[in-house]
Order: sequence, then structure tokens, then C-alpha cells
Amino acid sequence: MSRRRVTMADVAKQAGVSPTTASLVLSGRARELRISRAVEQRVLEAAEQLAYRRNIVSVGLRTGTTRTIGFVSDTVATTRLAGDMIKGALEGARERGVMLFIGETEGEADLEQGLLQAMHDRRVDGIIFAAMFTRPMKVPAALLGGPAVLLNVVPKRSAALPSIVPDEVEAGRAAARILLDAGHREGIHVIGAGPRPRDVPPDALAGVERVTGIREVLAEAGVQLAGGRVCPDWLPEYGYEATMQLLATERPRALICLNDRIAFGAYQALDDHALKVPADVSVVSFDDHPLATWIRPKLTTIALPFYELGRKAVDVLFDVIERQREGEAAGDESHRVPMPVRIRESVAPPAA
Amino acid sequence: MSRRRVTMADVAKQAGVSPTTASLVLSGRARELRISRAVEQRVLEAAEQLAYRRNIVSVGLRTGTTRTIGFVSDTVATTRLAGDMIKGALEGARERGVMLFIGETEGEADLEQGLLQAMHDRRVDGIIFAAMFTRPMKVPAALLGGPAVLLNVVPKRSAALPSIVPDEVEAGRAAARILLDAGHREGIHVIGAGPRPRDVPPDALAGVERVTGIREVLAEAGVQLAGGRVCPDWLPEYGYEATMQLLATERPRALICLNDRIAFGAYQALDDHALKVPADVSVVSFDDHPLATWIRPKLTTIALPFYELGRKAVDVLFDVIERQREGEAAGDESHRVPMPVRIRESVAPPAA
DNA sequence: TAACCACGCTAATCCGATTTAGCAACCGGC
DNA sequence: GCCGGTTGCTAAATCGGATTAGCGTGGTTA
Repeated sequence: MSRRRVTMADVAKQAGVSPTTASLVLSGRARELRISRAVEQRVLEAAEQLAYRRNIVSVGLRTGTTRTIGFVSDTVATTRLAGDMIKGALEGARERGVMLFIGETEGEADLEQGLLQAMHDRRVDGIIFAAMFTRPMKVPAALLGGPAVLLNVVPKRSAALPSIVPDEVEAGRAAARILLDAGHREGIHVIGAGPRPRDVPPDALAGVERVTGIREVLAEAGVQLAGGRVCPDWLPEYGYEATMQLLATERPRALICLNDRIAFGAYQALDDHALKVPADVSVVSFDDHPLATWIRPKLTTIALPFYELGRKAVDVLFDVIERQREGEAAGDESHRVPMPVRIRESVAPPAA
Repeated sequence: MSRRRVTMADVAKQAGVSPTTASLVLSGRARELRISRAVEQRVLEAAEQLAYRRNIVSVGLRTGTTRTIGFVSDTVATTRLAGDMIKGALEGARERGVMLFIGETEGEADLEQGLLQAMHDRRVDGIIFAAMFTRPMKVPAALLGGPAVLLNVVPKRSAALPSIVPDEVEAGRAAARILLDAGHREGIHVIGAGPRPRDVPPDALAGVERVTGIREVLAEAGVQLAGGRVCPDWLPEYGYEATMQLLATERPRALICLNDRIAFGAYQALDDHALKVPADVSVVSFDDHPLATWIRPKLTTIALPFYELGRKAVDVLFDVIERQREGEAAGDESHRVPMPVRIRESVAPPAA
């Protein structure tokens, strides 16, 4: 901005051709529109010499595509993991030469409205509407205007938008299998939900699905869940409390904690009771929070694939953009991203 | 994008005035250019009825200001706290009706180059160049083109750019004072740096400054640092090792851990030696990682003010933009953001 | 009555590209 | 020698606003 940037007109002049020709060459349509090799070369060289760069704002005005997408989420800061989701989106975007706007709604409808407006005002090519925890939300009308995908969001009413979500049910199955494989048949407790199937924190879709998967696999193996305890929130302190209450009356052999922070609390409670992980009690968990490798013994956990979720969202969004350009309606298919198992040190066969 | 958006021409037609008049009214220059109240009203009403919204891309092309700023950092995902920095920037931007582009360099020069280009191509009004850990970096030339500020970055050579950094020296002083106030005079060890002043991880400017502050206050009080141990990286496992080594030969009364993850490792080591925090050993730390409130006893720590850093960066950036518009050169002043003390449960007077 | 001014609004140009329509020059065929 | 078709390039319109210069009207002033 110190001195005026070079424009296409400058390049054209330097190459001794019309702006039209310069545009044709620089947008790669030289062949198609029969520009001679010689002229093409001249333009290319001129552009090179002048270090010409297209003004994307101008292109945006003319063509309507800004090579920009919006990433709207309820919050980016709450968990470290959320950052990975953005990172994945960022890399997907970079590979396509697209930039990412981000915005937070804080869960407030008017902020959300304003943000979506602001993005449309800037003519984004598409929007990723994300939540940091999988949960049902109503899809804002402003989203339906252009290409958009839902990330970690399950629409309350079916919206004509694709969604990308982690495969929580399968994760639940995986967690259960880990314990079964280690030989556990009894004394398996859930911390964070239960004992009844519907006892999970409200809106915590992840919880519902994880438990579904767990019950399914255990049932298949003819194993009964010994019990479960809800936590008002999935934080260490509640994990601690729930586990303490459990230990007051029972002697569990394995704990399925609904996330790593709960597991951290559970570790503390087990420690208070002088119970060793995994010798006395095995622990499996979900999320793969950094914490999982910091605590001792390291936690076996089913990872939330945040990075992949972010990337996948960009992939699907570009699919939608493409399809929309060709006049097709957007689908509302739901993409399930697998949750990888991280085997570490917190599971062992039950003591004889 | 379903049907054509309404343009200013539509508004003008509906109000029965020229596009010029509509533009004048809608950009708030009606008074200045003597448009009658009646006409102004008509235009405003027409705009309202049609739900007109300015096309910012168009404005950007004409005026050169896109109401968009770029946030370029080495990484967003590494720490949970980094998210707070973005959150602060996001809110500052929102208050000004500005959107935020984000991008990651991963510390690679060519990505960095490409990102800055991409942002300039989109005519951002300014750029925040951030690192997630305070450290010296060379400032890319592409940054000097337009308004920019450095966030958490200390330029290797003085650049003509303002920088925003946490006040680490003062944080070091605060940490030392906490121990002195509790009555500690001896057996104070640093974990993460030392024993000599220059023994800190390379490029960890935070470490250097924290230790500077610590030494300063202790010296003033006539107290000698009992010792210190470097860690190859500031992670729990190294905190654990360093503390274990220390405990092999000494019996410390207080630990100043250079961050919370080190402190977490230190807790584990103290636990291994059956030493109680804070009865046997007091612990102070830095960062205020979420971990600090999860471990028991809760950690007294000097918080990294990520949120404020992000906000401040936006404030300063807009100062620069303003000044640049008026033809002034950008300053290169450095803004120190205070690090708040979080008193919790890990410090007690030394046992008699 | 002519010259001048203030008022209230508009025509025309511009920002930096893309895109459509079209214009010369050349070629071959009859 | 005329016609039609390529070939290779350009003029001009366009996107949606901001901005500058100016135009008609009515009232004042000399």
C-alpha cells in the first residue's frame, strides 16, 4: 500500500497488448481463446517482471466468487481440541487457495445473525456452521441462502444441508470392545451417564450415542453394565464426585468415562481409595484430550477426530459449491468421521 | 444467492432518486451534501423495505477498505489458550464491524509468505502477526506493506511495527512475591530454568523474563535462589523428571515452575516422594492453563492474558490504521499487557 | 434586469478485473 | 475476384457502489 499496486492494465501496457488479452492469458484461457504463444509469453513475462498479483476484490465483484469461506462456530476457545477443527479447515482451505473468515456466535442468536450477514455481505463462497460439541441446534435461515455445511451440528429439523459429525456410536462400541477384549465381563461402570439409557446431560448427543454403542456391544457379548452415574457437567470435579460415590458402595473392575476430563477426576478418586489403574480398575475414555497422555498411567481413549472433521467439512462444502454451481440442490447427507482408538496404559485384564 | 441480492440501484429506483443520492444517504453523508430530510427518509425507507445491504466487495474495490483484518499466527491449535487470543481479537473486531481472516504459518517461511500475499490480495485493512509463545522472530518483509502489529512476537531486528506482549518480567516478580509474602526465604527452586540466569530453553523469551523478575525481587529481599533445573521442553514429563532429580538430593520448600504443565509434572514427582503441596512444598507457576484448576490442590499461577492480548492487538492495529491514513509513520512501541495473579491453594507458609 | 449564490439533486467517471461481441487480416475455394 | 471461414486480438459493457463535477431552480443583490 506504500505505492500503488500493479494492475492488469500495467501488465497489458508493458506487454503491449490490450487488457482483454492480458486477462485472458492470466486467467489461463489463452488457449481456449486463441491467443498466440508469442503473445502469451510476453504477457506472462510482463506479469512476472512487475510481480503482478490479481486483485481478488475486483474479481469478486465481477465474478461473484471471492475465494473465501466462512467458519462460524459457537466458540473456538473452550477446548484445545476445537483449535484442531479450525486447523483442519484451514489446511483444507489453503490447499484450495481459499481464505477462512472465522466468527463466534457465543450461542447468541443475534450475534449469529449478524455474523452470517457480515459474511454474506463479503460474498463468501460458502459457510461452515460448526459447534464445538455435537448437539442438536436449529439451523439459522440465513444459512440457507448459499452453500453451507453443518459441522458437529445435528439439525433439529432436517435442513437441506449436509452435516459432518464424529461417529460416536462406533466409538462407544470400540470402548466396550477394548474392555471385553481385555477380558472384562463384570463390574463395568459408566461415569458421566446412566444407569438408565436416557440419563445423560441434556443436549449431549455425544453422550447418548457413546452409551448406545457401549450397550450394544456389551449386550451382544451378553455382558451386563454394572451401573452408571450422571455428571452435571463433564468436568474433572464431577468425575471425581461421581466416582467417589460409586466407590462408597461398590468395587468396580472397569470404568468407561464419557470423556477424558471425567476420567481425570476418576483417577483422583481411585487414588483416594488406593486403587491402582489398571491393576485394580481399568479405565477407558473418550476425546483424547492432551491430558490423556499427561496423567499416569496414560489413558486409553477414543479420540475425537477434530482435525479430520475440519478438513472434511471443507471437502464437503466444496462439493456443495460445485453442485450448486451446476444447479443441483444440496443434499442433506450426514458424514460420519471415524474416531480413532488410542490404546495406552489404563486397561488391563481384571485381577483374578 | 438464490435470487439476486438487492443493490443500491434497486433502492434508488424504489425511492425515486438517483443512485448517487441513495449512496449519499446510505453512507451517512446526506447532511454534508445537502440532501433534504424528505428524500433521505424516502431512501432510508426504501432500503429498509428491500432489506438492502451494502456489498462490501464493491465498496472494497472502490474505496480500498474491506473492513477485514488478517490474523496470522504460527499455530492456533497447540494450546487451548491460543484460542483465547483469537477470541479476544474476534471480539475486538466484531465491535468495529470488521471480519477476521485467520491463517497459520506452521513456522514455515513459504507458507507465511503465501498467507501474507493471500491477505494482501484480498486487501485486508491490516494484519496481526502473532506467535503463540513469545519469542524473537524475524519480521517478514511482506508485513511492512500495510498496517500491521506484532502479537506475542519480539522482532529480532527492530521493525517499525508496534508489538503487544505479556508483561513476563512483572509476572516473575509477582511469583517471587507470593512466596516471600508466605514467608519463604530458603529452599526456593526454579523448575524449567537455571541455575544460571541464561539456562533457559532457547527462544523461550518468556522463560528469560520470568526468571529475571524472580531474581530481581528475591535479590531485593536478600533471598537467594536455592537452585534451578532446565527442562528440554515445558511439558509434564520433563517437569516430572527435573523434580525427581531435584528431590534425589534436596528437600525444597518451594517450587517456582515456569509453567503449569511443568507444575503438573512436579506434582507427580512430589507425590511419588510423599510430599504434600502446600504443607511440605509450596508451588507457584505461570500460564493459568485449565489444568491449574483441575489438579489438587489447585495451582496458584500467574495467568497469561491471552484474551486481553488479542483484544489489545486489534486496538493497536486500528490505531496504526488510523495514523497511517493520516500519513503518520507507524510507531514501534511495545505494549506490555499485565499478567493477572491467580491465588489458589498451592502456596502456604513454610513448615516450622 | 442581469449577475450571483445557495440549494438539492444527478450524470458521469472510476476502482480492477471478466466477458461478450466484433473487427481486421489472411486463407482457400470456386 | 469475390465469398466465407479462420485466426488473433481488442473495444466496450459489466459488477455495485463512491466520488467529483456540474446542472437547474429560486432567491438576493447591485
